[in-house]
Amino acid sequence: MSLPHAILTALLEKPSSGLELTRRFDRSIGYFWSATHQQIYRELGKLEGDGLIRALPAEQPARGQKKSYEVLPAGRAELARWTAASQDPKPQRDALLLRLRAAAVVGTAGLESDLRRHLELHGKQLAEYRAIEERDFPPGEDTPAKRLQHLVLRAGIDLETFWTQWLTHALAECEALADGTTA
Amino acid sequence: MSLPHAILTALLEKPSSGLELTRRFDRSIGYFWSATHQQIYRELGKLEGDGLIRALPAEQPARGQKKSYEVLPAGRAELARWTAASQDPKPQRDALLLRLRAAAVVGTAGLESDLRRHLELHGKQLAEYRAIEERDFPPGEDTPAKRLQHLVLRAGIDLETFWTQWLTHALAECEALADGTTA
DNA sequence: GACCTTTATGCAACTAGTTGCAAAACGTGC
DNA sequence: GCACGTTTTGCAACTAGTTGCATAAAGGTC
Repeated sequence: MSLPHAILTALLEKPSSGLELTRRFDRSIGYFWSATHQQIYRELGKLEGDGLIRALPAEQPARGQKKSYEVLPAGRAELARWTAASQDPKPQRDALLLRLRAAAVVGTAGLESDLRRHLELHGKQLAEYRAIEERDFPPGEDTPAKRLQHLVLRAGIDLETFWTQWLTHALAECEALADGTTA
Repeated sequence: MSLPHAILTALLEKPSSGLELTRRFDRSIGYFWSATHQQIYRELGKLEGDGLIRALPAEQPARGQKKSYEVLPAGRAELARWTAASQDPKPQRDALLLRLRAAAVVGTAGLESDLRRHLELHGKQLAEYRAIEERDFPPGEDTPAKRLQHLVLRAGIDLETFWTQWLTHALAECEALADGTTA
């Protein structure tokens, strides 16, 4: 139940239309809370109905017409409440680990190429994060907001680093097993 | 769409009833693919309907009566197919990172105590994983299946290690910011 | 043998997220 | 002025996961 709060955060950073939000979700916020445009439009409607955001007056509120939103004081209050509230971590779900566990029973045949693909994807993501870090977080400058944003980015970088290392290790293991089988 | 495959894996490791599966999901497999008993019962019904598993003959198939399942050849084949198939990683969703990003806009007030709680939870999980590693993976013994299972466990250990370190870092940052505010 | 708790199974309603498609306005070339 | 693609918004149907509750048998207890 965090999509509305992801949207509130994004709108506080900068008032936007549905499509602009979608684009921004594809970059920054979506890295750890992805959402499709349909989810976003639906949620914008709800948030407006609840009086947490409002559409900026833009003359013709017609379909296919750009409509920008800004956060109302009630929305900011709700976001602050949610941020401070205690929340249990969501139960984990990772299909790749599950597949490896299944492979322990039915064999690793065919798994390797997908491990390699995932390794490449995580490597790309890592490179992207590092580029963002260099661009947006030069040493020296640090407001409180910057420090927190950097902290979030570091989590992304460290997680991707973990995955690339782990996948490299997993690939080596699979190859060793496959060699043993065919030898 | 991986729950059926998680169940097939668990049943291949050992034929079980719905409740036994639920218990095992709370321990091993559930660490990276959690499921409630309702999900499991529903899925067992579907898998049986699809001819991938079958109920072991147990006389009275009444309600409130233990009913165990085993995997049929078609089920094993489906699991092997799924394991080898290429799959895109699921988009990430992490509420804690989102909250930190929100805190960059609305302030960190109240966040600290929950960070501390999460740190404690991850520490506990890490200790549990390490205990499993000591118990189930003594050095020396290694069949192919064991090596793969160990690899999965290592992922869990390294991830929890990452989170405890990152949370420690995040807490320090929050405290520094709070001190700066009140000073 | 009436009552309570535990074990085991399951239905139904709800919430969140995904997929596929459509429709209104706008721009551009002709 | 209209045919055609693009941008922007949105509905509807579907899939997956969660929550709350119901039911049946088994076993203890007084």
